[in-house]
Amino acid sequence: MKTLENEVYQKLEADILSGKIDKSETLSEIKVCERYGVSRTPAREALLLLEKEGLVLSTGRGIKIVGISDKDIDDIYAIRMRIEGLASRFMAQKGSVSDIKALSEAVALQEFYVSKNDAQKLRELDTTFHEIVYRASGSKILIGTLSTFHKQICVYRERSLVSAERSGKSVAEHKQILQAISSGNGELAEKLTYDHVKNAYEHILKMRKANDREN
Amino acid sequence: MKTLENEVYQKLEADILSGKIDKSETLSEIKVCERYGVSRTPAREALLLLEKEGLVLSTGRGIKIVGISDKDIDDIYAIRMRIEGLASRFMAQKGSVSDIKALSEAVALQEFYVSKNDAQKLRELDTTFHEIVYRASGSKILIGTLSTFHKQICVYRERSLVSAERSGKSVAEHKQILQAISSGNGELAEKLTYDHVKNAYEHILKMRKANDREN
DNA sequence: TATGTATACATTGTATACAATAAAAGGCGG
DNA sequence: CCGCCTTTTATTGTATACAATGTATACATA
Repeated sequence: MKTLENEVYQKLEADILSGKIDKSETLSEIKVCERYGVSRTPAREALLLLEKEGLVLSTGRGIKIVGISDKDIDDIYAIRMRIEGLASRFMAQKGSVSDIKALSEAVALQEFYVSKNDAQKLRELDTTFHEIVYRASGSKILIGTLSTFHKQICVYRERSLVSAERSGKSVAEHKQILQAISSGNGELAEKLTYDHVKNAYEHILKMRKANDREN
Repeated sequence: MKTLENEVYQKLEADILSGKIDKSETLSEIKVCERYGVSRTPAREALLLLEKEGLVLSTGRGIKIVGISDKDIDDIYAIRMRIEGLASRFMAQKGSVSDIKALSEAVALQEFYVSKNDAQKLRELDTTFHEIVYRASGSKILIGTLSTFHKQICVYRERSLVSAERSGKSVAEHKQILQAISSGNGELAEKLTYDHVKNAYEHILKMRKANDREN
């Protein structure tokens, strides 16, 4: 089923997560058809997947956009703090040489772009780093769970901008995690990843507060 | 979209998880149509959801049944050990009086059926107990994640039978968790839930070993 | 005015026809 | 006999017609 690569699904999801479609709006299958120029079947399938993901809610009379709230972000981070390290641990225990090489290259690139202060590239590489760890964990369950979360917070992060200060620290943390993984120290890799996610979350909280003061 | 209540989806999922459909079998949309007496549209939607869940894999030439492996069970328990307690913690912090009442009734019933040695009812009530905690956690993200896991291990548990010994202990653990929750002690509720999941997992490992010796 | 009921309408659910695709089979020249 | 190209065939992807559903509205009646 290529439908998981369903273009409508991906576009609509991105549009919801990025706020391009306002949450006050009420969708319908037909509206989705018109918006993306397809017939009802692919539109329906996109909506079905989004509903399973909890991003929309079908009420029988139109489709409500639910999206991801600040509370959801809090919850996702609470969960990630507890399980993201599991992926690092698994990778440390069973990761292949090529996996570790790929991760080490990602970190090297990150260090380069930190020096260049290229926020865009750094965001991309952050995704790359975590995605490599997920895949290399060898756990279908973790990959599914963490990838979904990552997708959902990714767009949020773009909105909350990324400070140069946090970027630098984040990369330094990645480097530590990489070292723990490549030396096969699963215990340490898990602990360091917990710290990493926690720091990222605390940074988000700080930014949120700053934003609140603005408004 | 009532399609999340899609009968084909639920039946096919149950048939895959219970092993009623063998993993060696290769499905196709048409086969699903014939099996459940529906047209391609609902069959497709069922397969789509199952693929997102990772239970089947579309190869372009037929649909492979992936199901849940022992390794997946291991991973799910590793994750549950780390986050199931989060739901208990949230419920302890924010659960309504009626939630706590419902949970306390579930535990009372469990104690009754332990004395009656009714394994069937005990399995049902175990599901009830955990589902109440999930909902009362007030976290859409946790509900989605944990419910999916619970569904996936539920059928597995049925196959591995439930020993009377473990049932009794499990209910005792539930009672402790309930007490922590109703006294608002989130910290303790999380810790006790960790222990509970860990004990359940260790029991599964023991049963698995016993099974292996048989074969 | 309040309430019950019929009806119209918007929306979703299902079936099916047709198009696109990609793997397997078969044939042809080397 | 082997490799390449064509043809076939199984399967999925998309569009659309029609059925079912449920909600709002208007109207009749108490």
